[in-house]
Amino acid sequence: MSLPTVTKFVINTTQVNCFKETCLRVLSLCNSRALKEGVCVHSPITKLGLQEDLYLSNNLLSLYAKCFGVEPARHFFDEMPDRDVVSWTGMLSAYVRNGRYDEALEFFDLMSISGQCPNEFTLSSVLRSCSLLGDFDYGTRIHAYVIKLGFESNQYLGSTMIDLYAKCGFTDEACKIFRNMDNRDTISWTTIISSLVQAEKFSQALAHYMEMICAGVHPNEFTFVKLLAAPYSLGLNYGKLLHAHLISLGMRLNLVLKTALVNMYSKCQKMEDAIKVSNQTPDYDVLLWTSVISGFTQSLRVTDAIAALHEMELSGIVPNNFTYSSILKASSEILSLELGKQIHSRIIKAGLEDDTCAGGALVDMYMKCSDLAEDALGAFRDITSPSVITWTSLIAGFSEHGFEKDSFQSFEEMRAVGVQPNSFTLSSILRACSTVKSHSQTVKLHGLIVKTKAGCDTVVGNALVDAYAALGMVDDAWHVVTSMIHRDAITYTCLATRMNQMGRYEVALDVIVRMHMDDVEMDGFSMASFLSSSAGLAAMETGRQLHCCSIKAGLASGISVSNALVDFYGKCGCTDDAYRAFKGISEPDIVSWNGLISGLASTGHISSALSTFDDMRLAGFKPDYITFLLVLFACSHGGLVELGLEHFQSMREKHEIAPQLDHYACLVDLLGRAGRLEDAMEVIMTMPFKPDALIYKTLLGACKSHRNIALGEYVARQGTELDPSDPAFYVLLANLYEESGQPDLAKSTRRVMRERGLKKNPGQCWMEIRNKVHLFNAGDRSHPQINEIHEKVESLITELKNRGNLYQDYEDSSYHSEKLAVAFGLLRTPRNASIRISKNMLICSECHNFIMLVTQFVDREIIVRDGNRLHVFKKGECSCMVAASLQQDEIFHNSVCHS
DNA sequence: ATAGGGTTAG
Repeated sequence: MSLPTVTKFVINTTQVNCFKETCLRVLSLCNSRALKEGVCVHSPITKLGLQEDLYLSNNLLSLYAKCFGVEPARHFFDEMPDRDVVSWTGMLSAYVRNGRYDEALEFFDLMSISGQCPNEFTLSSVLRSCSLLGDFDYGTRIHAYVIKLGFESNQYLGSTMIDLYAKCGFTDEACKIFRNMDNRDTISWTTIISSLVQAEKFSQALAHYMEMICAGVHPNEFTFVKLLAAPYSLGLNYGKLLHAHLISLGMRLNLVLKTALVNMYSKCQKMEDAIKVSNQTPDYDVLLWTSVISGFTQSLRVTDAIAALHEMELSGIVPNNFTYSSILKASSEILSLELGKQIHSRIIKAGLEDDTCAGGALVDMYMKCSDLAEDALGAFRDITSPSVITWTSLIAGFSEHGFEKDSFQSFEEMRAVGVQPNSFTLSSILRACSTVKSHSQTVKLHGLIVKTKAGCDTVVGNALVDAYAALGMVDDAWHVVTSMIHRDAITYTCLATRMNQMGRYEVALDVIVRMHMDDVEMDGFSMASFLSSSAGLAAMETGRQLHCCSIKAGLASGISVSNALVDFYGKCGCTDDAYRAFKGISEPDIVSWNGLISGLASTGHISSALSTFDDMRLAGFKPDYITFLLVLFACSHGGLVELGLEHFQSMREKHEIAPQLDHYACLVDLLGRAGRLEDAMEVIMTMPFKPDALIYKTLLGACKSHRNIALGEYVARQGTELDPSDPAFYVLLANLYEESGQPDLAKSTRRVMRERGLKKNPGQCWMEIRNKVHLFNAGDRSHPQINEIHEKVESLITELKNRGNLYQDYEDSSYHSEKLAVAFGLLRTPRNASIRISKNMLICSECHNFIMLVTQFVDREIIVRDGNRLHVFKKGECSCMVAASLQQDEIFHNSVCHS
């Protein structure tokens, strides 16, 4: 229809009524195009003195609002000689349409003051503003107004109120309003379904959908668009069902619906189906393309994502900030700095570098792909007003790259420019606290979190728990845990993991009980942590029970649980179980292989460990930093000096792994054990690291074994200079003098140690007695189980003494039972060890196991009878699975020692 | 007057 022009009309007509009618027709047809053409109906109306006609003026008001915006409309409104509810409502909806919800509410206040009573249309606009502002207080007041004015059963208002309650987080109340509505149409059903999806109550949303169908209400495109977000968590089959249903209902596949379907399939990792849907109609826009690109990115199909971007541009659709951030995520995913830089230049060409979304993605990309913090900073500085998200990218990026200081500084800067941190920011900065173990920062952030009530967010609470636990402030960590509204598996995993790191395995296992009382189910990560606590304690029974739980809960097939199982059985000396756990992993990773090698090497299966290392390489795995520590350990303990040296050489030459200080410490151990003390010293002098106390202790231990006083004295001096508070140097040196026939020097060394206020660290050990793990400190005689253990170990000592097999280190000391347990633990390494008493057997986690101890006492080998089979154990080697199946008595009464 | 699609940070 073509527009009649007012000028033409004024010339041809004289009747006012007819003029008014035509004016209204013009107004109803007016849009911005018509205005551009110069149509102006305002002045003839004024000329004819018709401005007092309210009906005409209200239409004119809406014309101004639609075509010129809020300000001219408000000016017109203020000039109106008379106003009715339609005028007020027209102005109000102009504010709402332009997203100026605050002003809309102010305007409504003005209306109330003027004494004008609102109608259902007014209230609808006001409710919408409240809902979009999240102003729940104002909203409930309007709700009361709705009831007071008798509009409660108005279906338009009903839908708006459902939306209001749902957007403010009161889904249950929203449902109540919905249930109380007497005329529920497609829109109110769609609103409640959409609210439920928004609240991530997907199964409830689907249940409502089914109820809607049963009630005979027809869904439309709108209904499906929101509903299609549910299958992401409910499973692909629901998505397919919905898709089938919308086809059978003959739903028109418009762009919005098509985009929703594409998203559904791509979130379920079904990109082929997503593409099939998107090709069903020729319509494409930038939103659909962005969905396709982000789908490919999520499926890690970066090449396809780039191809899609290319195709999009060929078809003439211009990528926007969202599109660029999607494709940048693809470059971060494959860590391609080159691709990221290309996109960066495109963003600059498009003039989007100052955009919060595109710029933010750039910062994130540079943080992930580039080693230069300057790159990310440069992109950051281009952004005119960085949002809290952009700041968080920067802060998180800094802390991930080990620039914690910059992280803290950026955090301060962000606050200084008035950007408030949100839960994402706080959890990122707390991670930096955990890493650098900063007490002051943690406490400061804790204060901020309490003040801003950010601790309600579980992720923030978890990060705070982790930060305190990392500092070793276990009580404070627990305090935060109890103050949290909601705790999840991560909360407890953080605690357990940190306690494991501190070697407080028995405390870590107590977390299980707390977790259980809190009704929090274990996930794969927590299970792996608890298994690793059990491994640290060699708590067979607990570990086995956890293994059972993980099978029941369907967690055992997860890679972290499987790897933890390999490690657990390995550390307990159950080599065949470790091997079985390894075999059960469908796709073992480097951690699985390392776990198996470690289990074999630490139980003395040196040749098996080394052949597993070969198997690993044959399977196509590149050994890592840890693999080489294990291999060097194996060689060192197997006395395979030359092989160990070869492997050490190959690290850099064949595997491009630069040896770290740990590897040099292994090398020193390897040479030292073999008596090549001068070579070991040479390694310390020439290695590219500053020696630490541990490496000197290692060498001093070797000096002691080989009774080299001259070097031992030198090493002890170096070590005490480095760490004057470590008593180990005095203890080792004293033992060296003692064993070299210099008791006077030994005595004076011990005296110097005492004079300097140093005491030998009290040994600790754990014992699993009747499925409960007990912690003992050396000398602590107050433990309730002490007598039982005392008896067991005393009889063991007697047994060993009678056979003349007691290892000489312990022979002349009247070791008490718990001390002996500690001593067992200290046989191989000064680290804390655990001993398990099970079926009258003692099994030590650190010293391989009991059989290993026995073989230490004899010179060459022992033979053990297991039923009708004889097992030969050579010195330095043992077969733990056999040992575990034997009774202590059998070992002692049936073994024949050849000396 | 009421309901709908894409993006970046833990």
